[in-house]
Amino acid sequence: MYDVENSIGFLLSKAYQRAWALLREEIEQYELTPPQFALLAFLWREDGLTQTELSETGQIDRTTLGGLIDRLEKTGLVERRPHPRDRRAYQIHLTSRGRELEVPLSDCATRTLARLTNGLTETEVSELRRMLTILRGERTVYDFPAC
Amino acid sequence: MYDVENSIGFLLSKAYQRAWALLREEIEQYELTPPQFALLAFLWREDGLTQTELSETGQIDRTTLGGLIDRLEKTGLVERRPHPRDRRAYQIHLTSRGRELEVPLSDCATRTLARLTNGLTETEVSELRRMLTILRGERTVYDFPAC
DNA sequence: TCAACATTGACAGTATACTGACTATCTGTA
DNA sequence: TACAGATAGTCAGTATACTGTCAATGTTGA
Repeated sequence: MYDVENSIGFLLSKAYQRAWALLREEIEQYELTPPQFALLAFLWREDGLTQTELSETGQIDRTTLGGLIDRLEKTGLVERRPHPRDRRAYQIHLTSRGRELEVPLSDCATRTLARLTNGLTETEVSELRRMLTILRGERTVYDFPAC
Repeated sequence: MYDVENSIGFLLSKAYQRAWALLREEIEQYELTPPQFALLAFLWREDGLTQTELSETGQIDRTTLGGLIDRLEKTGLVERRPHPRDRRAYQIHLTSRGRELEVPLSDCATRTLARLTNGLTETEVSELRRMLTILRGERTVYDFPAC
């Protein structure tokens, strides 16, 4: 008989839901959701990419990303600027407020990780990270950087 | 600098998305989604629970579950029957077609697991299962069975 | 018995996530 | 240069997932 309860897929979905809920709790005061936080975190690393580029580096669906940016624009953390050489595209930039949040939000993420992995040792967390990276599969952008 | 790309939360979300996509591919022909499949799998184990009971054993949000059942009812795999002793509640039952799908759908799930964990050894998969179970956290239903 | 409280499921509203279609624009080639 | 095909971003539509609210019904205690 098939045992959903202990299937990797089911456990992944529940572990993910818990991770989401914990992070949501930590960043609630900033009126952000976990995916919005993740997008900000990519922007802290590199600013001014187009939506398509962001969608690739962040492994976020193009249409999903559009909505994320809409909402971050509305809350004033991000802005769309016209691309200087491509009238179809935008460059996505952090506002000063979006940049200021890097330190406090990173702290939230650190606390969340601690709470989430409370039952695991540091070695186990590294192992988990390694295995999840394998499960996650190829990220075509990085696998074929210059093709 | 905060490294989203290698954070457990981000990796969980991407691993989950890949698991979803792979399972979706396998069960597409049955016009099912992964959460619908998971609900069916719980029903194969035990039939006739109320929505609230199912929501607890399956760790599925009550309102989300309502929608899942709506759609499974529409595709004829499940039916709501009035509860004999509680006029507020329904008992959720598999139809014969819902029951017939146990074997073929279980095969789909087995194939999906194989594809998903292609890069891991069997020992690693067990380790992963154990760690995800810890991350997932308490399931109040099972932790406090009779309170 | 009856009033206070709890529970069941539905509904509205919001945010992801993804598909498929579409417009505007860009690029490469004849 | 002109055109065919590719690309950037949006929009409509569907399915989860969750919050808050509500009506109907149960349950419990005075």
